[in-house]
Amino acid sequence: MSNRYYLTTPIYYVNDAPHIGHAYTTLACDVLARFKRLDGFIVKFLTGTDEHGQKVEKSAAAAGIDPKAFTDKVSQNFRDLAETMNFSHDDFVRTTEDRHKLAAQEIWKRLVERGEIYLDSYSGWYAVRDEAFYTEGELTTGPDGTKTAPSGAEVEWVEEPSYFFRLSAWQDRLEKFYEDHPDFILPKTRRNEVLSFVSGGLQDLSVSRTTFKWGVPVPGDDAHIMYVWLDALTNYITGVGFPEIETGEFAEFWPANLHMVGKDILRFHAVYWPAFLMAAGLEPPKRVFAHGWWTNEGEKISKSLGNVIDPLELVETFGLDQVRYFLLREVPFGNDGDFAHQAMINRMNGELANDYGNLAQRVLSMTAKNCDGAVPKPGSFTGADDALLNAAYGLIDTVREAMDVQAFHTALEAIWTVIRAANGYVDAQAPWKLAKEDQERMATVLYVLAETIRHLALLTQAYMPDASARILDQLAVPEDARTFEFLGANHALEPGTALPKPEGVFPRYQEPEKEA
RNA sequence: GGCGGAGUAGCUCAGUUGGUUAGAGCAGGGGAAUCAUAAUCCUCGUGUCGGGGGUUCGAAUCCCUCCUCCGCUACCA
Repeated sequence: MSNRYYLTTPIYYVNDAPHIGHAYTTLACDVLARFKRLDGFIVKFLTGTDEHGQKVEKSAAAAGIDPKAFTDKVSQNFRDLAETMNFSHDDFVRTTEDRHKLAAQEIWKRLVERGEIYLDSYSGWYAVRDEAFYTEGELTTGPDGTKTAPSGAEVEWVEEPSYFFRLSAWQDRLEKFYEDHPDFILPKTRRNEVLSFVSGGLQDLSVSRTTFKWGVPVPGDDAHIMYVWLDALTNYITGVGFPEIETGEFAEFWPANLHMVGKDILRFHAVYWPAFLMAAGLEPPKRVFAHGWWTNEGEKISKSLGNVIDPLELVETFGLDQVRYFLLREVPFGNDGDFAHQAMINRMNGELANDYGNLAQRVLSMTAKNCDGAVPKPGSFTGADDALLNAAYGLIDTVREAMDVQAFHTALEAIWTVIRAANGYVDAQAPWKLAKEDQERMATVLYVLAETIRHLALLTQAYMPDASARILDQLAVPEDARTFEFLGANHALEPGTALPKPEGVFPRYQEPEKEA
């Protein structure tokens, strides 16, 4: 099943409003999913929402509705975001769905059967105000002996019965797994962190709670609900039909090729999750990629600062494909990045409107005017012609290699190298001059350019589906001839094919007039 | 404190089996062209490759040391 590709986003916690971070993670997956589909893979692209937990329970109570009705409502925000961003997920898992409860309870049973889970009691310093536990080292002890959390909240020692997962027993096997799969965690620097963490020793993990009800009941012990990550992480196998593993999607798609996550939740995916899976007798995923965070004009983003970036607003201001392009172009994927208004405009105008859009526009306009609005008929190719065409033909290898390690920015750089070369070729060949002096040569030049642009547009489809489709429309490339098997000279544009009237695809951004 | 990563042109970065004059994009200066979304193309850098020391015929690239910045150092989704 080597032509299957299964990738996932984290499931997003419904208590949060969708922000640029959510959009970014899913966008990266979407581009990869689209790329793999174009490249001949049968893709399963999963996203979803995490709808359990105490905070949700409380938020629902505060809103005066039951938790299910509450999550139905807020979960919709994430589906709306996906719609707006043109995300192409194949499935959307909600942890409140029956299929997920079934999967979560089944993995639990497997773990119990294998002796990986035991009942004990969980104790620790708990701050009621923060709804969080703190470790001894995080606390400050006052003169009267009272302990306080870093937030200043008073903490108390609490104990409750809890089931534990024997994570401590998995250190060696995890280390072996990392060693055998050096690309399991990317980027490399994140891998180092995980290795360092694991080599420091692992403690057993509390995997159930009794203090609230909104979650998946522990099989055979309704007093407990499954806690946090065991519930949430299991969504990745819910999505492929677990517990049915012999047939169907699980057999077809598991282990997942990629879990895309933000760097803050790497540990859960790179340590706990493979341990859970191996302990349950299932294969761990092939890769976890931890990407970075965005800042806003150099400032850390936080609710309290009020500088949260709303992806819907960005799309409204700059356009969907422009935003998709910027997010994956501005930053080496994996690094933190800064969203700056001016940087967005520079990319949008400089690279999309000027470099790419204008290349298509100038070529298509000349073709429309000088070639009867049809694909020109080329003569024999010169060295310059072949050089440009070969650059376009060779692009897929570079891009594919980059995509396979989630180097989205590298792929775009490679594509833009050819775009710049194409603009240089236009100036060097000066087809507007040839129009008066040598119509045949002009036809060849415009043909070479059209064919180059066809390749560029095919390759940018994953990033900018709508804009790329419009360029391909203008080249009269049939919709069923837009996958990567149509790259190359064998599927070159047919001379004489009628072309529609060209129109701009990437408008320049104009600052709105400021009121005096 | 421990472990790890980073410090290369004004900005963002590329550059490891050590080897000719260290690269790209953007910004800035100059020029060309006028097909095109006033878009494009060409051209211009005396950069201590963080400092110091060492290995080597030769180091941004290896070793030592120092400085600065950042990440991780468990149960928060």
